[in-house]
Amino acid sequence: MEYNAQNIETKWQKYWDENGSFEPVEDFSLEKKYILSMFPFPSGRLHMGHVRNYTISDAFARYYRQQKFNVLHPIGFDSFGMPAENAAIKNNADPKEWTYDNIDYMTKEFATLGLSFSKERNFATSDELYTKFEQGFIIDMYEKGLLYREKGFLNWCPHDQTVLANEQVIDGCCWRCDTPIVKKDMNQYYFKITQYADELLEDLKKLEGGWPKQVLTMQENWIGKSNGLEFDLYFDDESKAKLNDKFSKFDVFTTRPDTIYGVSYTALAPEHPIVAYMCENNLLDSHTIYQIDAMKNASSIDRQKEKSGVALGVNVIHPLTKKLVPVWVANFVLMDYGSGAVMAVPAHDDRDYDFAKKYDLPINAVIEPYDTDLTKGLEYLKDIDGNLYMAYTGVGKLINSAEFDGIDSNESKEKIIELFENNGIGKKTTNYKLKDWGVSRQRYWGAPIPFVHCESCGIVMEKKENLPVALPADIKITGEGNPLEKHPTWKHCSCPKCGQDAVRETDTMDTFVESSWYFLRYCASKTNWEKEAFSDEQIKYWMGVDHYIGGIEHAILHLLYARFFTKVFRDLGYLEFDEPFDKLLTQGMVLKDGAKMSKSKGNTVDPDELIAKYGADTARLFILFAAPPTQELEWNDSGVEGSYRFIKRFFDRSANSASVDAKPIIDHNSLTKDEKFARKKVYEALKRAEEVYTERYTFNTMIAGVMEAMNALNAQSNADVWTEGYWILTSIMEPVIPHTCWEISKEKFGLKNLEKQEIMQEVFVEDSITLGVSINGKARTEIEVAKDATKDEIISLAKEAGAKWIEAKEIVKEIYVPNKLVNIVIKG
RNA sequence: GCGGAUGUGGUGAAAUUGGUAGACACGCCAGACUUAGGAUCUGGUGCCGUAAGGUGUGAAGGUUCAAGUCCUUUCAUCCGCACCA
Repeated sequence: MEYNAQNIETKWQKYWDENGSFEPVEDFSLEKKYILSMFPFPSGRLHMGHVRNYTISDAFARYYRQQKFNVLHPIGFDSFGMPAENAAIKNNADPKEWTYDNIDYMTKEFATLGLSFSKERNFATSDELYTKFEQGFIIDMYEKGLLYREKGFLNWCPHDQTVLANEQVIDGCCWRCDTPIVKKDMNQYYFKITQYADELLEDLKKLEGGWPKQVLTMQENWIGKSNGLEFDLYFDDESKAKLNDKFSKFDVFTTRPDTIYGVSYTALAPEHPIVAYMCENNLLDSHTIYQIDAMKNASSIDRQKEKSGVALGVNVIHPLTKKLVPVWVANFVLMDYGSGAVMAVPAHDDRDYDFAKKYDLPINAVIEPYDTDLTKGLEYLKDIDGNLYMAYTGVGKLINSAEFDGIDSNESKEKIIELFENNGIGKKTTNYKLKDWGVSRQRYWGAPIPFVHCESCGIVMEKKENLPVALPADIKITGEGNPLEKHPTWKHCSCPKCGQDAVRETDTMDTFVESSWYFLRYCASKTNWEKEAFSDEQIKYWMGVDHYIGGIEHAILHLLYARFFTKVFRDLGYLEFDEPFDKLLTQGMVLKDGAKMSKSKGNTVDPDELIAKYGADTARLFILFAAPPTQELEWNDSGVEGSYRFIKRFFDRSANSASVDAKPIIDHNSLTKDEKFARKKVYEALKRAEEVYTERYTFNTMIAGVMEAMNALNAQSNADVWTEGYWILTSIMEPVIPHTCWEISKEKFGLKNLEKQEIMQEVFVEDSITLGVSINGKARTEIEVAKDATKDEIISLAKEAGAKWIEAKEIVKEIYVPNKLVNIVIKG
């Protein structure tokens, strides 16, 4: 019987399909595992990154099925989004057709890979049923005050013609098309994710151990919590008059209250309302206004190049010293963090320092470093003229700080905050970098926001019984403007509240909304699929996800949003837990010739071609064998060949196994050395497999273990040992190369071995042990000793074996590590 | 700049608590079978050396009977964030 990948694979794929082999059952008394891989965008074809992702989750799913768990291993498509629309523009096609054609094609690709997905629970997020439930949740969130509409300076991508969330702006450019973003003033809906900032941060602790450290750190940094002091700075009378008494103060936030006595100027963001007022009312000369405009209009990249600013000619009063402090506009002050205004302490902050140097502003030192080498305080930071040449940002002892002189700078923070609070001039505050999540997109191919604008009632929610608010089919996608806005009839409706003529919201939602709850939808079954998004019982049983597998690129966006939605759903009473994903496995990239596979580099490998040439099992084996899943995977064509050869050998040598319907019983003591060794290797492989699935996820070592066992089996000829070996090895390998293993298992064992295997401890018991012998820690030789040999016997044997190196030298120490080695320490 | 990770043969990588470094593969070399082989099988393969032996996990120190593994310093590469006050 020759190995023929195509025949075997199509045969079993058909069998699995016809038997519904991978459908979970709705019996909540069973032990469950929820294995999830991040669902794909239906871009057209699978790439190797997908194949890696789904091969990993499939291995988990198949393993746990063998262990008799009720396994949910679903797949679907994240099918809304701009690429569909862009493709439609390019090919003059319909985004819906394009999307669903791709889904059909990719679904076939999944099947040819032998992936054990549930079919019944498959869906695409662009399905109207999904939109219907999602819009229901959106209405609930609006009612809870978690969704609001506000005008703001937004990130606008001129290429995609839409706004983007902060998380979707990478280095000042659009995350999809790399076009530099510009700021645009427009209305937009926001999710109040900031309300959950602290919980999102705190609950990261619950994920420690289950999630990669790197992802936790990235989320922590993104949330960006910082504690400090917030206080008002008041204008002096002269400045107030200059401002037509429109403003008397502005507030600032600082994490360094310990440096408060070193404030020598303050700076406002160019977008700050006071600056805007001064520009609009000609309180500044035209050149100054021109400079401010230039700062505002600079791209975020240009703005970071060099610090620049301009004095406003007004002053505020220092809250403690009562001295006058000049107010500047500075391009490095960001309007959307804190209050868009800062106190500047050039002596102890790098940015403030650079700015002060450039504009020759005073630099007042108020912290003296503790460094013992520095007898002269800040002297080492000074040049010949006695001027500081860099800021000192470390800790130290306060100087020039009135009653706080001599106090440790860290300790003084609390004391100074207290002083502000006691005098009612400031308060302790926490700031976050995280901002509310803007979800409006001015595009067609997304879920409509189910709101109606009524002249008399304002924003009104669509009635739930009228959901979904579906997209119109008769649409022209031109790439210019919002197609929903331009549609002749779609937006016109009557107000759900008063019945008057009204207009629908034409913005659609960010597609990250759909992926924020899709894992909950999979919990629903046929019984209630149409009726509701999911039931309490179903969620309670299946969630949380036991293993979530996907790319690190979602470390912030998707994973943060999904965590947010989970907490919101909890507060809406839909579920009772805080975190959706118990264990997260982030797979590494697939590389070729040292670079990420990409069409532009021309270094891609097409999964379809690979499967056509070698079969899915070869692709799966290579992917799991070449590197541990979290590491980058370097593609290697001859490595693929090697995997193919192994499968062929594995298949051919199954001829050595008898056809049985139970594992043979073997009298271990009657076996030869080689036979015993082969059995040991087989059970070692089994042991390792258990560890791999539960702790280590290093499938490469599991497969290496099976290869070792194969090599050992091949070195002996006992038919029972072969049969037992295959009984176990096909079970271990089934999650990796399922088609081949089902074929062998069917032929030899009537599929009875594809289940949990018991480890026979007897094979690990040996009558003699091999020990290493080291002299002075250097491995020299080895000895074979009886398993019950005493320490003295062993050491004298070791000395005998190592006599050549010991010779006449003095033995200083003898170390015996049971089952490992003997180390003889000699002198001279 | 801040944060995280990774450095082991020609290559991908093993080494679970400090205990015989390089498992398992790829590649390469030799042999067998073959009309033929880019098939299959057998053996070899870190480096230097004919050998005995020496040497070896980015570099330099340290702890230890013993270090890829622990500690200190340092270099390189990759990733994430980046004027966040």
